[in-house]
Amino acid sequence: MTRTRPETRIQARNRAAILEAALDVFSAHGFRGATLDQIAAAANLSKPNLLYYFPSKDAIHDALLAGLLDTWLDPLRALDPEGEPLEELLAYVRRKLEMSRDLPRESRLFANEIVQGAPRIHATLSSDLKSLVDEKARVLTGWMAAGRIARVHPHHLIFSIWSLTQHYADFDVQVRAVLGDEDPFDSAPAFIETLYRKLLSP
Amino acid sequence: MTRTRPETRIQARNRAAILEAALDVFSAHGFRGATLDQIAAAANLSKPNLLYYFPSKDAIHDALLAGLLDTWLDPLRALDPEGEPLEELLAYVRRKLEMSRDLPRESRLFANEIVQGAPRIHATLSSDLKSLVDEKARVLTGWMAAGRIARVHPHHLIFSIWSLTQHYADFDVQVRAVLGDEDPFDSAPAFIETLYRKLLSP
DNA sequence: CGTTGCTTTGACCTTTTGGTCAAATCATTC
DNA sequence: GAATGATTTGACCAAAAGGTCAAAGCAACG
Repeated sequence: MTRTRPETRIQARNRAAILEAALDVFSAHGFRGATLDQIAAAANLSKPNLLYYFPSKDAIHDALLAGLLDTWLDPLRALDPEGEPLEELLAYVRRKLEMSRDLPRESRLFANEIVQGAPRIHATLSSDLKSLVDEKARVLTGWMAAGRIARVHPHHLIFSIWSLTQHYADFDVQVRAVLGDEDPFDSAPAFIETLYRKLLSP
Repeated sequence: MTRTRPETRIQARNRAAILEAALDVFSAHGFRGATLDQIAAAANLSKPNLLYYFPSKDAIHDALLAGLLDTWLDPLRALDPEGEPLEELLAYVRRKLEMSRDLPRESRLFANEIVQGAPRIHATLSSDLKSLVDEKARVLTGWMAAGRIARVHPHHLIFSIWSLTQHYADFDVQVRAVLGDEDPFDSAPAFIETLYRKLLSP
């Protein structure tokens, strides 16, 4: 029986600082490209101190990914089968685009992980993610069968939303290099909304 | 005056083997995640032998990126201002999707680079890439002004093609985890073609 | 205000990794 | 087939990086 002591104020503050710093560093350099020294420096802690709060580099990364996956899928979970189809989908798209704008580091953390073959979350993808997407794909199929939105491949429809919205976070430098001064988030929402209105009008 | 000796057969073979091996390793693990030992092993060479052909890890990576950037942008260059607008755009989309299917490692090499802020090719993006995209955006704008395709933001239109097509290479594991047995490249082309037909019909 | 347990750190260890070098081997050409 | 230059390698090096540990510093509570 190990007694679980309550978390002290210092622990709460330092753990939060570490995760914040780690998100910065991991999202910018990938898992292998990030170093404990960088993370410790960004969190204003010494390296041994950092390792007092998390047992290893992997543990920090895992904690981040686990905590984020839920947040990341919330917008899709919120897609309401009882709602007005087109509005539900546009709301989902909007929410995803807001996340790309407001949480780009989180998006890039996932992008790094997935591009490199998702070594750490492959199992989660094939179980949790797949079943969530399958469930929502059935909702979409129902809407299509009822003639409430146009008939398209439901899974690819979802992929298209992911790719179009996350592109603005993951490929931010490229987008901005091409766009120059124009802020992508000024013009992207209208473009993407138009796209889905045209695609999905029955 | 340094005399440039012609490349021997052995040199040609080994340099090619190294670049092939490096593409494998860099695209799978990112720059920092790849090691010279891995690349050397994949190329069937000893590490010092590898460094006889390329002076450093950076040099190998640079050689890959430089060689690939051109290939990567060829489909966009091929967009013909004199062609039939919708057909030109659909051909571009098709070509990009084929590249995702046939050259996924190349796509992931770029994805790794860009997600991490494009430290090595930032300058190229803001000069060469930007001017190519701007040029083609003007072509699109012309087509829109002439009423030959629907009016949408031309840059975002191009971004959408990049993101929709490259998603199938860069996020391959995720797509396959969600799709199960279905091959994404069986169903994606039809979905994407439909999408652009609906978006762009005047 | 001293004890207890939480927190922090300097010093250190080991492994990994990019890179060097001199010597050996191999190919080619005269 | 000897000489010349291209190719290959084992041994080695220094720096970076993940991680350990014992001791010191602090906070809080009785």
